[in-house]
Amino acid sequence: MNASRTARERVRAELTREITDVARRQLGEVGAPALSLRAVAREMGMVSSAVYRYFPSRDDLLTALIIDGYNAVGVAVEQADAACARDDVPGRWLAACRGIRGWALAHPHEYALVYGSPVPGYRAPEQTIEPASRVAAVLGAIVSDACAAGAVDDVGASPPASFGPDAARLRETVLPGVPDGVVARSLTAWASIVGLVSFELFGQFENVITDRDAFFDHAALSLAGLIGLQVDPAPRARI
Amino acid sequence: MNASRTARERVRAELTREITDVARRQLGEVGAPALSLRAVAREMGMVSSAVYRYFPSRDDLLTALIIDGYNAVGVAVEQADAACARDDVPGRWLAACRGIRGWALAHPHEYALVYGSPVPGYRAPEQTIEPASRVAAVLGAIVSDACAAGAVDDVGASPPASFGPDAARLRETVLPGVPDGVVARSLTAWASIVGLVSFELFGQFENVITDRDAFFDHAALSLAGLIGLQVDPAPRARI
DNA sequence: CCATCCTGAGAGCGCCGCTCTTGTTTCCTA
DNA sequence: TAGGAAACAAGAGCGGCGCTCTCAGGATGG
Repeated sequence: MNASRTARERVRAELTREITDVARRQLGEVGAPALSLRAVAREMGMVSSAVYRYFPSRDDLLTALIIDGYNAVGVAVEQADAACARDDVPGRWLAACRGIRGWALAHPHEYALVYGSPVPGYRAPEQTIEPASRVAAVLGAIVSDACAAGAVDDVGASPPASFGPDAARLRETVLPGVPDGVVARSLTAWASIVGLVSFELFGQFENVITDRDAFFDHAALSLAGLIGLQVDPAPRARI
Repeated sequence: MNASRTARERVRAELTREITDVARRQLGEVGAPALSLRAVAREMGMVSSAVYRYFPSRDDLLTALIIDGYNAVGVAVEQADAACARDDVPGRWLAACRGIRGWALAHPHEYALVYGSPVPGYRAPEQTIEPASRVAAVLGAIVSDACAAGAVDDVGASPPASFGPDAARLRETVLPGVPDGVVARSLTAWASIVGLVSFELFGQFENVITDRDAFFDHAALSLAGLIGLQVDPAPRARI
């Protein structure tokens, strides 16, 4: 019968979820490299070999946590964006950037797992790329909406010709209706935002920046200007 | 006698250096988290406990490698900058950025150790902050020289007031004569460059950007424009 | 009701970081 | 120059790790 078969599969799914929950908690405490499959098993009252019935290796458990992390930060950014008026482009951009940073500060170890150096020899499997694009999708939608509203200045040098196919591909998914130059600068800004958060989280801004909340907002808006989003009529002065 | 005392200390220094050399080689092969003090000792024909005479813990060995990494990337960037004409600000900026990226691509594991997620529970000791500033010093000198030559546009929103003391402190070291707004945008660009390299190295640009050499150059010049470095008379078009 | 599969438990392998003890060599000094 | 202190390499060992294999018992499904 299908129901009985589902019965076993249900308890299996539940146990799988419980393992990832415990692992995520321990990840938040000790960090990814110190995450121990044995410790997870211990906390669950299992023997370590039993866990291997659910995750064939420690890396597979980490993969599950990475997917969770991408989804979590994706949800955070989506909610931050959704709380803004649709036509408030700078507000949406700032909210999304703050969403990334806020989630990162709240879950530093998960952030490091997702956006930090990949675990040794670990290669991101196929399943991670779809949740990984959630954040990019939100940022892309903001830029796309801004372009549609005519609120983007396409300034700056043109991207290299070799970027054309990449831009075309991105236009089909996350950045519809966005010209090549803005696509290139959006990718740059995206990497920049993550770079800023990483710098802050990994200690590069120690003894450099005091009020990091305010600085991040300023930097995020600067990067909005880099893309060409019309954020404020900036006074232009030559020194 | 001093010479004889130096004799022992010399062999000690030499052995210490040899350990870090072997460790750096193994780091390049297996990555930081898999770096094993025992394996280093094995390759040197020592027993593992002997290595502890030279490095009190595995973390201390990693610290030495981190310092080496900061110095190595610092040297790379310094040389890249030195090869340019002093008054070619955009050329120097691009060369320095390429220097970072080139070193990172050549030594991915060292880069990950230096700019990636910090090792679990590891806290950067005092000795790392001075070599860590070498790269920033080069980028800062380029911006400073550009400011002195009047080749910087101080455009964009003003940084928050709380950033004033930070900017003043940076003006005393790496960014003399640079106004607050340019200081803030320089920091942003610095983090952005590292973010771009990290994205590329850690796989976020997989299946997104094809010609990464060309894209990076374009992004680096975009970020030069963000700072205000006069890189090219960009045509301005509204879409 | 019985054969099949799934499951958890246990033992065990080889690795790890790190500590402690034991002889031995080197160095400084009285 | 002789003796004590310091540095040294080596070995054994502790607990923990990822992972494998075997085995007994219970749920599943014909």
